[in-house]
Amino acid sequence: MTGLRSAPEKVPARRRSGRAPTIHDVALAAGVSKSAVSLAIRNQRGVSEATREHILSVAQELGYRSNVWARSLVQGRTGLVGVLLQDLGNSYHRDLTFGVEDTAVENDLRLVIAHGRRDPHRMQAELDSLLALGVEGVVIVSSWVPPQSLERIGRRVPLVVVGRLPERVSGIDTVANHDELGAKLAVEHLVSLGHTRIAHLTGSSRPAAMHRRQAFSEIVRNLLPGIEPQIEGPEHLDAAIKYLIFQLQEETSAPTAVFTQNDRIAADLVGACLDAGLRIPEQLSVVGYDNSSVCRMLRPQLTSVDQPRTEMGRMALEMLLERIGGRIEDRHITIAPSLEVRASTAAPRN
Amino acid sequence: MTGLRSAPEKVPARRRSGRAPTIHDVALAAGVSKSAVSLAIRNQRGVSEATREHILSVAQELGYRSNVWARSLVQGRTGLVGVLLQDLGNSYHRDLTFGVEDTAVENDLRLVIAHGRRDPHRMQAELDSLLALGVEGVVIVSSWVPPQSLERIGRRVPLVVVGRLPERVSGIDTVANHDELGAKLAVEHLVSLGHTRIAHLTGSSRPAAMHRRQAFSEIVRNLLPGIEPQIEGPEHLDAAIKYLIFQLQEETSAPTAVFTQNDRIAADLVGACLDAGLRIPEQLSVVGYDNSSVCRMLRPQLTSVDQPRTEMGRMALEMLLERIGGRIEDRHITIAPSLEVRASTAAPRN
DNA sequence: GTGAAAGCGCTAACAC
DNA sequence: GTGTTAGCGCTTTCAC
Repeated sequence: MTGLRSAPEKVPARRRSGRAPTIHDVALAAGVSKSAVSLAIRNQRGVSEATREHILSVAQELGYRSNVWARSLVQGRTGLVGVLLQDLGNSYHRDLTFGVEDTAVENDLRLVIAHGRRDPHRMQAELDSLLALGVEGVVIVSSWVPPQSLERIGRRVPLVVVGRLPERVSGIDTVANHDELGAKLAVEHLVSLGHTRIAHLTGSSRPAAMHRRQAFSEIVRNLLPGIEPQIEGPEHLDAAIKYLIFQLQEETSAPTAVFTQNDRIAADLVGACLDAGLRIPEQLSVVGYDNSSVCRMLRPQLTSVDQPRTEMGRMALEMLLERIGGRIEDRHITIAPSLEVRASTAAPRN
Repeated sequence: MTGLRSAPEKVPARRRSGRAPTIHDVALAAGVSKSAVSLAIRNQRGVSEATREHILSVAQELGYRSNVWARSLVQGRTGLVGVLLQDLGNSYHRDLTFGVEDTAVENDLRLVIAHGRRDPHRMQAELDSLLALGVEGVVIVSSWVPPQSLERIGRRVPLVVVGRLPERVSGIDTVANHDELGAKLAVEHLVSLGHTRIAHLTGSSRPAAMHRRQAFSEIVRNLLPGIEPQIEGPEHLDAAIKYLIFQLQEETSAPTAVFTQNDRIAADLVGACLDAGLRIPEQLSVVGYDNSSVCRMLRPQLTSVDQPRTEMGRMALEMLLERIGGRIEDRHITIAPSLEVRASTAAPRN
């Protein structure tokens, strides 16, 4: 192994014997110049058809693969786009990523996935990492990155955020779910079943959750004049669920339906109710948000607001492409959700 | 900005005015040589403390960030490792990735995540993509990549597969769950509750599933001599579930417990049973595999075999590092699972 | 249609 | 301690 480079000192130390062949090796083996090889492998004109075929077959034989880094260095672009996910292991994010991936592939871009692990520091680190890699644009699927970070990053590279931000950030684009419509669909559905005492159960006070909450309050005030919207939860989800169950067991004025901030919270609620011997939907109707895969796993199956995830991912990447292509003005789009009705909602108890 | 180099036409066209500053720009601005800057930013000795500080402050001011690609090109290494996940949106994969990430970060490696989308073609494409990026090693979390592909890739770059392969592949390392032990834990638990008619429900005939199935058969033969292991499912999961339910409703010899290949299948089974009016665990005990997040969402909560996922991810990356460090011989390790007992298992009906 | 030469941003060896 | 030089593997003029 090491014997190969006994003689000259000119061979760089790092050039191991089994090193990947370079364009130079191919040129040598094919008896042409480096540039001929370069043109051939990129399918550019400038070499005759015969030479190209010859070069390609030699390259194939040698197991040549072009070095992306070297190419990027000279071309000044990497062909990479990054997507930062707040949470792998989340089917909502998975489906979004499908849309992003497909659109990236269609446009000859390579997608690099980074994982924020629901940790703001990690998130920032991953973002830096993506930039260091030289991505030509970033899609962030999360509302957790602070506006000033977003603005800073947006100045360096095209940036699209999928999610509801606490405030408008200039220089970036956003794709968001239409929370007002989502709340409207859910509440209208419940009202049409005959519910009037509808509560909202939420697990956080982050902007995205706040927004969804406000949308709920507004639609309740519209649809059920005179009834004060009931909000349960922020910060102390477990306690809120316990309290809800207490009401259901003890008070005749308890809510007959709950619209939750997301499916995970809905699942927690449903589980706790069943544990307490309450029957769903007979004693309580529950509507989730996201229409994730758990909806069909639970019994009763969960009625949930569905977001066109793949489509949202696709839009995000398309907006990114527009930016990369030179668009200057910001775009903020909102996508309409729909309601998937299943077995967790029914007419209220008497 | 552009004024600095007004004179010659030598300025390459691609060098836009707003282009990121290079080591050269920093050197110019700081009044030192390129190498001084290089040393300073890499915190290497060879520059005086005073110069270093000066250089760093100038670099900071200019917003300089070193170009990873250029560095990699000359150093001959990228500092990148790749992980190919068969499925984002899977909490098992997420937890595994945690371990991989942590270990990568601890070793100054950057992790690039690729997504196979449960599609063999995509998987292969992503793998190629990772190699093209110049990763120094790959962790594949999937059993779906064909052995010959693995062998080919293993020759180019260190490779660790997390999962059960259909056959030994030389030149690569593997981390696998100890299926025999998992099956033993599950079946012993059921037997200790008094079950004797235990079935295995599986959704595929892939090697990984087959292996788990065989482990089940073996342990049943050991623990319950004279009783033939009952296998339900391969290929036609829905039909198998329907058949199981039919047995439970009509036949006194129906199984009293089912050990499933994974939690998702367990969830399907539990859901179908509940829909059919069967009670769990009173009429049927169910054991899942993976101890994923759904276990705690379902009612009854699911007893499941737990794999130390984060630990497995960590081991995978450590093995990769050993390889990168020069280990030649293959390592195949097996990790012991444990059993998480919840409410889906109980003594059999009479 | 082809080859030679310059240089992308950086590091590493070697003079100064 | 500091600057100079020669590449890393590739693309891209520009002569031939």
